[in-house]
Amino acid sequence: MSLRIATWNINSVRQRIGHLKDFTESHHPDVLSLQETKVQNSEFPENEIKSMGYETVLFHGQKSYNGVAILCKKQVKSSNQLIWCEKDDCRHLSVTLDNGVQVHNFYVPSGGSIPDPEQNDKFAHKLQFLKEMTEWISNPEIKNDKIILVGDLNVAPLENDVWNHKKIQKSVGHTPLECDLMAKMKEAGDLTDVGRHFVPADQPLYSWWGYRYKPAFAKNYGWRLDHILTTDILKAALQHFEVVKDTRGWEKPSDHVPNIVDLNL
DNA sequence: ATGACTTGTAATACAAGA
Repeated sequence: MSLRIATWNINSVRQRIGHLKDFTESHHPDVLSLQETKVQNSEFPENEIKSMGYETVLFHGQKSYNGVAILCKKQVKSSNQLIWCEKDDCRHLSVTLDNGVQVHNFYVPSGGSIPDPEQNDKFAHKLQFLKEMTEWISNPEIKNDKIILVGDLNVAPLENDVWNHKKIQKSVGHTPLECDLMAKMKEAGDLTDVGRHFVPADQPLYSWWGYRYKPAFAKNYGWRLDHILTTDILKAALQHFEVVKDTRGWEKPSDHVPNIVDLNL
């Protein structure tokens, strides 16, 4: 039984509803996790998405910022939202599928611009969030669960996850401190980095190209901020991985592009 | 020179992204 899971920071689900339709029609994910939906639940375009063939449409959003959603072609067993850093700021949503697979969708705080937790509360929040994720995935009770952790983790952990490692090391998202926390999280959960399972670490792999510097995409000045990680029990089921870079070239694109994994269960 | 943009909110800037 093949299962296609995708994750996409869509940067406003309402602005990108047409892109969402185009992407789902061309790539037909069974489960699609979205981040930065930027809409409160009462305004979420639920019916429009259901008409795209998603029977289960779950969302956890707030006004203006953040917000996550999970779209599933079929019904699911259950869903859940967890609180991180004692704030319910709509950064996590999970589903348990009928086959027992759990998809956990995260939007990790970006962390502001100054990479110093003393000077920058947003960076402190990001570090704390990553630490809490590590504690959560370390729980021995979930060690043998079939977990797919996806989302915009806002960290590009490896040298070839950014277009210029030396230059970017001092920037939030690629500091040694953040890269180390990501490595610890992977180790703690015995997680497989699906992107790097399929694309060797000596090759560049990106999922985000900034808006501010216009030629960033053309010059391939990218970062890999979006991730798919699985617990070890799912490693043998991994079949295919893909970054849908095309979407960054669409009209009025999100600055992030979708990541896709296929599993054979 | 990752700046120079984009979004949502609310009222012509501002906060936030990363």
